[in-house]
Amino acid sequence: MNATSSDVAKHAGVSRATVSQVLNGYAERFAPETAAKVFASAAELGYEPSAAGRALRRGSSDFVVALLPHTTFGGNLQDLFEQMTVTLADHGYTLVLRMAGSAASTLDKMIAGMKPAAVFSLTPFTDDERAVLDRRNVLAIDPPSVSQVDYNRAIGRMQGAALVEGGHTRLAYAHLRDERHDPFGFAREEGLREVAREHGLPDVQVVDVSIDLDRASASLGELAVPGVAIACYNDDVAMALLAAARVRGLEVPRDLALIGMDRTDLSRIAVPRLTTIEYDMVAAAGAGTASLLQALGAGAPRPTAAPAVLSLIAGETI
Amino acid sequence: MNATSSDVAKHAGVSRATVSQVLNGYAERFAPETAAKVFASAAELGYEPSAAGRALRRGSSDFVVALLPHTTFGGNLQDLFEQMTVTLADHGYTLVLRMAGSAASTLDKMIAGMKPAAVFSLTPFTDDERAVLDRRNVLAIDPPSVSQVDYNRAIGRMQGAALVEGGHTRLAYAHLRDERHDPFGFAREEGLREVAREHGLPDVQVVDVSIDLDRASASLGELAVPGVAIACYNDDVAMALLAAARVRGLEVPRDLALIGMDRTDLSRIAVPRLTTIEYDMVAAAGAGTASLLQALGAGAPRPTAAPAVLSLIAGETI
DNA sequence: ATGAAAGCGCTAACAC
DNA sequence: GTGTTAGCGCTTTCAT
Repeated sequence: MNATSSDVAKHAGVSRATVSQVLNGYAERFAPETAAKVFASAAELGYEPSAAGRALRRGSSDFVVALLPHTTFGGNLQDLFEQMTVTLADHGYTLVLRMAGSAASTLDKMIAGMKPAAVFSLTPFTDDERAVLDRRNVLAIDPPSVSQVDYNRAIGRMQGAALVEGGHTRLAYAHLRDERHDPFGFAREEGLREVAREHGLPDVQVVDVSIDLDRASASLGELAVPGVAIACYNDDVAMALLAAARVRGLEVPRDLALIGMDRTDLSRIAVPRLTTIEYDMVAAAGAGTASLLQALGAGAPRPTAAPAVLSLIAGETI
Repeated sequence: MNATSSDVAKHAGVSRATVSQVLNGYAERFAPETAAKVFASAAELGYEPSAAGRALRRGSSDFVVALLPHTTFGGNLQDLFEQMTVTLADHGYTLVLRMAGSAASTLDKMIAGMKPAAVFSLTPFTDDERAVLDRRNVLAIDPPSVSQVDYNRAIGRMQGAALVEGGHTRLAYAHLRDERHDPFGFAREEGLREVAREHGLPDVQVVDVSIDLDRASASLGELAVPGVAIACYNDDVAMALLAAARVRGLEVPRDLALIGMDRTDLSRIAVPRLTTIEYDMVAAAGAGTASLLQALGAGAPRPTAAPAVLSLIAGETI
């Protein structure tokens, strides 16, 4: 096992250069039967090119590094990265994941050492990260460079529109208290604010919510219930407020309207069923991957329109 | 930027061989002032050794691949991998993450191409994965090779013990219906069965539960309620059954006892508060990292005793 | 105490 | 059409 291109060359009775060319998409330069012999030998020997050898020669590797947001790592994100892994593999790239939180110095080491073809992030790079990436001269892709659409603002707007549509006029935004888990909140709050302004509604109230019954209940106490309509950072926040409302004897949506975000599995067991927004990770990953590939010089041209990745999931909490 | 060892050598006025030796822990072979010059030059130029060059020379890279289980472990997962990233970096290894689900063929490609120092998984390797790893001759570390303790069986036993302790005699095990998300269920069910046997209780009933109110309610209908005590695959399953019980007008724990697993954030907003089991990821990561390092020939000897990573979280559902 | 030389596996330019 | 050659950056004998 672990055949090299020399082994393949020997087995096929050709030179290493020929093996390399054939296996790298220039098969048509050769006699069909030569190419066939090469393919057959490679398959028979289980040959896979050495990433190290190739990287050394080409100056950069086939690795694409994705920085994982320091946010709850649920099933959705997993699906997203899984799809990216597969799509990138189709184009010869290998996706590896990396915790974004880990110190910038170790990021630097990794970048410098592994010379990835690109570094990708779902959230904007921090200044430290950006500095490292620039210094090491790596293709860096983050949301601002992928799309002009600010999805987080759009999410806030969509939540606001749904609440207004339901006849509510006093809007509030509920952040997740632990900021580490809420990298998107402020843009969403801003989207909600915009909707309030556009409809001439009073300014939105803001609360921080912990995923804890007592503390969520206390947060509810900060708002002027009944009569408030809350756009939540995610479904966990919404579920916490829903439970708190029940404990406080408030009826949803009569006394308190709620809209979540993410359509988590657990939001399906809420009583009453949670109104929420679904983010189509697969579509988003497709768009992200597409612009990544394009930036890498592979793949199709960038789609002109941003894909529709947000959809409202009807429930009974508005 | 992106200096090579030649650059450092030139800058320090020594040979590349000297740079390599000094920077790889053999500084004391040289005159102190020579070593100092090398260190200074390396730092000044921001030199980081090329992973490709090193891997090519050494035959295997400094990468350690961690396979991510396709399961939602709550936010703890991140803390775990972040800690592993840092600890391994201290020993010169670079941790990269990889979705376990992605087809075995792309795993093979990655392993063959990147020649990682080790592949690590929190869940036992599948037969496919094991085959790939063996064939490519890679150091493979999974829980069975880390510890003789079967944590999943231990979890089932712990759940059973808690239910028996609470005076319940008719035990049941609730799997998550989507098998893709339930890689550990059967070992846990087996642990529960053992407890039932040891206490002379009737055999445990088994149900599959979906995270969906109606379907969870139907699952409840399959069990002989009231009077059953259910060990759940995870807190999500427990929360679904809790909501279903409420809809059906069953009182917990009088008509139905429940114990979850994972202590997710959301289990803290259950009413009544969910009794569950917490898995100490950080301790587990510490143990895993230790044995990984030992297997790699670095690091301290393997701790003799398995760390205590499971603890019962009191609630009101038993 | 330090340097010269060889070679890991690969691919691109060029020769034939 | 196919092979020869050179060299990517590194580490490791082996000389000196």
